[in-house]
Amino acid sequence: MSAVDDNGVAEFPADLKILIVDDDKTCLLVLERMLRKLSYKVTKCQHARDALALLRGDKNRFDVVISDLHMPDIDGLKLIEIIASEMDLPVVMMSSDERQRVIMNGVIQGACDYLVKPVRIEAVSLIWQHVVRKNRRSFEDFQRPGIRNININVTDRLSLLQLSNNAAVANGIVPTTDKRSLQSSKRRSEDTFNDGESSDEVTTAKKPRVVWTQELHEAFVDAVNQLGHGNDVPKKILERMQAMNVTYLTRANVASHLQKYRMHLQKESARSAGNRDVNACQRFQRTPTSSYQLPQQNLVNGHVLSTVPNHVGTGSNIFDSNIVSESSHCLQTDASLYGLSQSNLLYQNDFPPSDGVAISNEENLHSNAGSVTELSNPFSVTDEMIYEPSFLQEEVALVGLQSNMGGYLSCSSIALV
DNA sequence: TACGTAATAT
DNA sequence: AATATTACGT
Repeated sequence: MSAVDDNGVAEFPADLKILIVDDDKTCLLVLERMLRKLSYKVTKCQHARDALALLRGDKNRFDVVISDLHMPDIDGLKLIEIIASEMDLPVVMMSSDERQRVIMNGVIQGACDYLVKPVRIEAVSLIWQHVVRKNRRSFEDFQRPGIRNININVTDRLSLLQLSNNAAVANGIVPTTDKRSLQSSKRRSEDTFNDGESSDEVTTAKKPRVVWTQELHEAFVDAVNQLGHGNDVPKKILERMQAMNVTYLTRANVASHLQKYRMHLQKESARSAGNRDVNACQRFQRTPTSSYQLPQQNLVNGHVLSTVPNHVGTGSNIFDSNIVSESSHCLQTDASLYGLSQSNLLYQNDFPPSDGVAISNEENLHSNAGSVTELSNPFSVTDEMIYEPSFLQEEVALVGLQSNMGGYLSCSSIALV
């Protein structure tokens, strides 16, 4: 996504005009900062009615609306309805409440004919973002002067911004954005929200956590065994595993796993000492036939960064069983399955391919949804859509940045990318 | 700096 | 429950 024009100036929607609506001032402020940091033109509203007034006042004044779902006067839903009926702007809904998201999706899909795309990106563990548009086509029409492409991710946006600024500097123009904001995108979201200017940063996406599948664990054990006793340190284990084509692990991953692995061995040997079962630890040797083939989603070039349901059955621990994973489909749509014990269901190997975007699993969609899950939940129907890579590229992509304001800032913030 | 370990966070 | 991260001593 390197749109550079003839003058060498990077093109990107620097002036995308965004109206943000939230009754919570803090949210507004955080959001505003983040968006500004990305060179968006931000207008904030604390009341939906004000937002409407602005929108009605000049239908071309804004390009996108980002709104909270829960608001005292007019709630987000109503706002969407009005906007969609009067001006057809893309509206992004923010909500942190899982239940509300489910309800909202149901309502919107039921009541209107809007295109609702739940976008969940791993960077945001708490937020669902709903990109709501009347229809897909109108989205394609969303090409306003100066807006070549609104589908860029944060990284791209930053690099484009950098390019743009460099070019501007080369042309003797003072960049509009503070250079500092482009650097140190390394730092964590530990940004305490004080009013110091130094505190706003562009948060980078969180890496998905490693899933130690049976196969991965076997590779790990092999590496440990290959290295002798005393040599089985994280770094060397990592090297061995990389030689086995496991490319995505970090040393910390290995170290963490090693720690748990050793604890387990200890427990195991303590137990077997009591039982005089000297061979107990042998069970960790992998069978001669097993291969190093790792599940595709664990490969870096497989691009899939999905995580795994956190409610996989109780009994099976990767350390103390050598059950062969009977891969069952992770996109179980049969709701009756959810309540049942499913210790034999292993989901790890069944995630549909995605496109470099870390996406949560279905379990998370339903977690905390309580009885609402029983509704015909469009999420289960939309799963294909969620996992369908193309849609992530074609619409406004969103990356949520979870604030660590804890409960206070429950709605968190999002950055338009 | 890498490591091990325990504690704690997510 | 599993994995990540941190703190701290070696």
